Amino acid sequence: MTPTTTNTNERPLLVVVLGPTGSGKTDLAVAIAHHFSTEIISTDSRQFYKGMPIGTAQPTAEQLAIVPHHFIADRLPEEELSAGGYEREALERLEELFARHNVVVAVGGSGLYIDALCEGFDDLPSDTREVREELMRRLSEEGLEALVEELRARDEAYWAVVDRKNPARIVRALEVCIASGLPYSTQRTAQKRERPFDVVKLGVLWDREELYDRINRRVDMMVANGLEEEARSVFHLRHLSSLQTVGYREFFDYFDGTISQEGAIELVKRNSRRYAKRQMTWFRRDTSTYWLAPNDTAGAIDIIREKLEK
RNA sequence: GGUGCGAUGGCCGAGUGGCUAGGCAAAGGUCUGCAAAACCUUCUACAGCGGUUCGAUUCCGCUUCGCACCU
Repeated sequence: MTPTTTNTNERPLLVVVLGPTGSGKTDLAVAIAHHFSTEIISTDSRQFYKGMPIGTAQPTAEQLAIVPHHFIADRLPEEELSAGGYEREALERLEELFARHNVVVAVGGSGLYIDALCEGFDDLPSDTREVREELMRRLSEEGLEALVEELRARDEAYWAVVDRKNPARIVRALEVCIASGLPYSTQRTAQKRERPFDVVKLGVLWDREELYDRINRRVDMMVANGLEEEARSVFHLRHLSSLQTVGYREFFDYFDGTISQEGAIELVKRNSRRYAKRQMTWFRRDTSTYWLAPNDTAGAIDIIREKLEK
């Protein structure tokens, strides 16, 4: 298909398609990308791993054949890609894509990764793996309180505002303090990074009940398509954060014998619903998002065209 | 027909003459490198009607419903 719109603006456009899990954003993104004869870059924190196509609902072979995709099943689960690493890699890839297209489509449900791509992070130490591991060890041995106290000593300003009950936040702050030798708070500017492209965000909005119903049915479909076998094939990788994923953890518990197979499936459904709810909480914050009815490809194309002509 | 036991929030479930058990589900929210992660908040119920009492979800009576047993 030929491009139906020319970009009169000198800046290229990144069309971000977002929405909760099971909202049909992949279909919409493929339709949009196909219409504009362009490519898709995934903003999903799990779909870039190999060996987990069913549970992470990666695009189908047909969809991949229609539109070239990036960051889909292109690395092993052992090669974990953090949001920061994703920001760097995805920006590089986008530069290549914008050399060939004036519109590129991004799709995915990971709010943090979308923000990393569109707004960027501050420059914080990147290789903190060892520091983190040490902190995790201390967390389990000394407890959260000890780490909170250390954070207070190293960065009282951040200590005053963090969620002190959340180990993940405490560990991350300490990790940055220790790795950089500077307080985390002085390095957090929360400033949006300048990007060489414009962004339009299109959200797929569902009625909650309907979405939950879709999610439940989609899980049944995944099970019918072999989710259990897929989970078994990555069972030995369960300790990796790439496998701390809805659809796998529940089956791991089933393999352990702590829950039944039926129970695992029910939990996959419930956890998928909760995930969708959290995604919506995240997405609602961005008031610049255009919310579309499900399957409203025409509406999406109209908005994009308007952006390009403006 | 009789006797006994029971009736607690969407569900499970403990308990008490005055002091919102708890769990699950759900809803709302937080979010700058594990994010499909991690974490926070909210949801004051005691079947109905009377009675006793300063005060009843808790005690008494009746009614309704459920379960069990007897005839």
